[in-house]
Amino acid sequence: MARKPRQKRAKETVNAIIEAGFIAMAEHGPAATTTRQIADIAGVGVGSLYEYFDNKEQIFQVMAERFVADTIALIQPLVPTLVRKPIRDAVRELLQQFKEFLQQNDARYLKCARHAMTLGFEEHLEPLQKTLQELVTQYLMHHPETLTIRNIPTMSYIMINGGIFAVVRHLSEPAPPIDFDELVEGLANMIGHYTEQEMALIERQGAESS
Amino acid sequence: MARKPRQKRAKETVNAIIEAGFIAMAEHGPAATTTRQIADIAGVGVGSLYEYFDNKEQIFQVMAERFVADTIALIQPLVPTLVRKPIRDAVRELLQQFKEFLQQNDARYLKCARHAMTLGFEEHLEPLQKTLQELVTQYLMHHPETLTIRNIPTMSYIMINGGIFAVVRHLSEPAPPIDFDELVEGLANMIGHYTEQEMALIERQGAESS
DNA sequence: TATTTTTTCCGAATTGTATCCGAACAAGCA
DNA sequence: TGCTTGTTCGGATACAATTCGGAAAAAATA
Repeated sequence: MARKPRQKRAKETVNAIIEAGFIAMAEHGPAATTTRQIADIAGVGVGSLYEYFDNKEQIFQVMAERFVADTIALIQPLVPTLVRKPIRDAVRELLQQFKEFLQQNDARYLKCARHAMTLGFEEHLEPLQKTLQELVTQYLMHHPETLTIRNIPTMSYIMINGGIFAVVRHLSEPAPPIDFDELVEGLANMIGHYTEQEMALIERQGAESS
Repeated sequence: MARKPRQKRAKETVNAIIEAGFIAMAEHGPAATTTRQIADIAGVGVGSLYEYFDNKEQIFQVMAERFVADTIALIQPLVPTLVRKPIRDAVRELLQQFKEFLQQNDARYLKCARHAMTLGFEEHLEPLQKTLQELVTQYLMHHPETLTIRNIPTMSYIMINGGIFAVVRHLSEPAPPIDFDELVEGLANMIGHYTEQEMALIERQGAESS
């Protein structure tokens, strides 16, 4: 950011630009959005973009940051509720909420997530991953019997990344081969089965050694 | 493609352009690759790009097609071997091969996969998905006891998409929280556990109803 | 309030990139 | 060889990104 907005008016301008970025991007895709489009939608002159952003790329960066921040803001308050539920219910709940979140405002965020890579999304993804890790940790602490599961970091890595992508990809597909609800159910089952299987294994081992 | 190359010389030109596309893209990322860069690397004039491609975008499209085709060419011959292995071994083998494939040629394909969305990769992904579905189907046929698993389409959707993404993301991360081998092991376990758990369930049901 | 200083906004001018096009060159063919 | 078709090229054109200098608005000062 070339300069920081000091006055309220300027902050509104910055905000309008970011909003306009989402709108333009949702409509034309990232490659085809021009600075003029963004400026027009935001109702500001083209020059104003460069008052607060070094270049077009940086507008996208900030958009990605905001998207991640909003996603985290969605998840954080759900944590206390989720950790008390059975694993399958927790997964279902989380994914349904995430779906609704992505589809707000004409699915603006969904379209953003589709082009996530373009936006250098990856660099900004870390906080979200951390939040989800935290959710997993909290969940495990509320269900002490699950703490015996092996390779928890690896498995949560897989579930988090695989889960995010499977959902985003599904919501992006024009004619998905399966329903969203089936997908959610599948993910819930996958995770549910895994934990159950692991716990059964542990129990068996415990029985052996006793 | 505006025109088809008829002479050998022209085919070489087209090929050089596509190769140059991969090199330029791996070096600068998709947003920052210019037509001049591609032309220079390919050793042709800028004008030549437009003899066989309608625009820069289409070069990327063709690159994506080639990437998918090459991936399929990697997987196809592995199928007969994979279907005879235990599920965990099959997953391990497939992923190790895929990793090596992505890291050929200075990890050119890996960098391509990172920016997959940008390239309109999704549209071209279908054949790959189909191939993997076919692999799953073949596998199931060679292990008839697994055919009783419920929701096979959903679960293979999740495993295929989640698996591809988890691997690509992992290989892209500068400092991944887990080893690649751990990731592979985790995926193998996830899939292994799931099938085992499902089969245990089925068996129990069978016992009940008899 | 009048004046000065700071912040914000703008859009024409500049710069760079994608794309087009017609001349020049090479290949196939009679 | 002369003719036709395919191929290559790089300057010309069009359009998008970015810059810049000054006008307008807001804040600070007196």
